[in-house]
Amino acid sequence: MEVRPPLSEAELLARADAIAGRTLAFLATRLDRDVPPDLTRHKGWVGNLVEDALGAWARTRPEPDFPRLGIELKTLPIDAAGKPRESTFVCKAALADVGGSTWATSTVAKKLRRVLWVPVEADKATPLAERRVGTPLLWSPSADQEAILEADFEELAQLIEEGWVASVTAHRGRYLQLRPKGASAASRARGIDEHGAPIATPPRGFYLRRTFTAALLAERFVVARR
DNA sequence: TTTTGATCATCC
DNA sequence: GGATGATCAAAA
Repeated sequence: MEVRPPLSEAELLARADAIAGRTLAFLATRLDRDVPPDLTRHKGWVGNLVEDALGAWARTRPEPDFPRLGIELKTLPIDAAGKPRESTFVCKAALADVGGSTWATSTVAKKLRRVLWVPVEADKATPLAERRVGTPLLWSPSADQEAILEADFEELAQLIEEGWVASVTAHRGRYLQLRPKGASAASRARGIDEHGAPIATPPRGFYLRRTFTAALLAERFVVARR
């Protein structure tokens, strides 16, 4: 079965609500696909399953999953306490030709402008097939959140632009961090050194720390009480 | 236990 | 090779 793209935000949210509480086996059966024994060799399986269950557009393009709606879909693996188990990949970082990059025009800002977070149980003790989808959260950064994301981005982008990418570690950044994002440690991307000369360096990506995504989920309940 | 750095599948 | 989707696993 193939799910057609949702025509509106309301339709997308209705679908996300409809799969809340369902198991991954249920979604897989409906989409006529098998549940792998574990995620070791299928790390993107859950994300792809939820995308297809909600009718996300064709993948492999640097656009939001629902370009017409301007919404990015992210599954969030959560533990028994409902807290994220992992950080969240946002996008690749440009390491060359980065002159004049700004937060406002950055891919990071575009990706995070509007995100549909779909929590998915990820307790190791629960078989993949039995894990359930959680209550979705359509989110946009608050002014305070965006100010910090922007500061993180500007700091990291400036380091890249000035040629210090090779010495930037994942310790930098309050909400956003820069980490390797490649096929292996041997992967290389083009970057620039402190003299502006081309260098080959591991490709990097921007990630959201899990403390940040945990705060987003926690905030939902505060809002819901009002 | 948590976080950083490394890795896996698929598609074009 | 580089984009998408992420989680694994060694280190701290």
